[in-house]
Amino acid sequence: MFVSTEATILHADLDAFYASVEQRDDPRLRARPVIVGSGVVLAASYEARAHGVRTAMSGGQARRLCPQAIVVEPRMSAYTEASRAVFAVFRHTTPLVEGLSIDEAFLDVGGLGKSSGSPVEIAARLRREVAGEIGLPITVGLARTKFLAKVASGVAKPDGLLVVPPHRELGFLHPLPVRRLWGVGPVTADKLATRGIRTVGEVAAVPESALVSLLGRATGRHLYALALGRDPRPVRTGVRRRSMGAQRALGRRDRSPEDLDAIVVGLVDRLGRRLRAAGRVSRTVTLRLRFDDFTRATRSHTLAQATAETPAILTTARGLLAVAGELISIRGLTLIGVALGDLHDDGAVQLALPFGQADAGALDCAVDEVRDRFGSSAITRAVLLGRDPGISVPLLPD
DNA sequence: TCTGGGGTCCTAGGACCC
DNA sequence: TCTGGGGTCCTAGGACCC
Repeated sequence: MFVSTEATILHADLDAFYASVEQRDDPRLRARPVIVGSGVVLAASYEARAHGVRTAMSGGQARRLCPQAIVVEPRMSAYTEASRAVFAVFRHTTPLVEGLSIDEAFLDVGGLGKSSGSPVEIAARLRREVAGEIGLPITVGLARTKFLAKVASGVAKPDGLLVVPPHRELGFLHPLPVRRLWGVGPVTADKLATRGIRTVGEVAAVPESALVSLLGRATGRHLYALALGRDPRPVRTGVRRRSMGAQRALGRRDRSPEDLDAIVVGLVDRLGRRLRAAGRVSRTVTLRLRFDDFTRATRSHTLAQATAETPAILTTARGLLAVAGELISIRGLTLIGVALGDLHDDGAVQLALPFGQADAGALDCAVDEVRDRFGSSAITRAVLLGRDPGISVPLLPD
């Protein structure tokens, strides 16, 4: 395989995405600390982050840290629409776009030809276009590998552009704290710290075998390779999801078995619709539970034959709920979820879906259909058109 | 009053098979 | 018949990401 020796991979990452959309749409919020989500912080503007507010923090804690923050409820449809527009700019830049989430993607701009300009020029233009046409700040990292591009954008945030030239990779990487490595969370960072390893350079200086014995085979090898700047993974388009889940937090209130059953019925009903709309079938049903001490448990069952039929999935999920009954009775249950795994195509996939009466469920389905077939970058067109009653949504790409 | 909701990947052990 | 190696599948848990 051809291995690029040039920096042609962009990691483009919108800054404080939900909060930035709110600031864009309401001038009163600009330059002020904004928190999206009142129960749990879904996003915090950089002004709020300056006070220590972080994503996934409880709303109470966030308000204590930053009492002057303006708290707004999330507007998912606005974020979906903004994401759609940004991804359109991405795809206009290069066809090689790999979406990672609603607000970030890898772009490979190698081989675009001279008229597009150098990768640095392309990256700068991309930032200008997103800022000018969509009104959102976006940070771009540019490097020879996905991993380095991702690290670069993380370092360059917010509203930045950082290029890591191939001859400066290790000089850039090695002084960074290990926590900057994609895939190193609190647990792994702690384990490394017990060996006195705190920087990427210190990871690179340890024998790979030592990392493997400390962190496990895959993580050890992965981390060692990354610390040396090795990452051969190409930018891939059309990555398909491997599982599909729905869950619901229960709060602290006690629930009767009938309550739990009703919740599971609702979750399975939603999942079944999404699965069928995506033209896929699942073989493995997993029941997820979380308890008031934040411990988790799962119970799963694999069917002989994959299905997308709600009754079959529901029967399985109910069986798992019965199996888990003892766990539930002795601990306070705070979350229940159902996940469908081992997804496969369901032979006959429809090419178009009529959404004459678009409701929330139909939109859910449309999103999944497009994501599953054309990659996450194509998601939001169906959502947008689906919101307009009476329009059929063509799901074929342009 | 209600309060995170999605995902990916890896590991380990047991069952089972060749 | 016993032993052992090696592989796949399933289940449960865990780390991590946005």
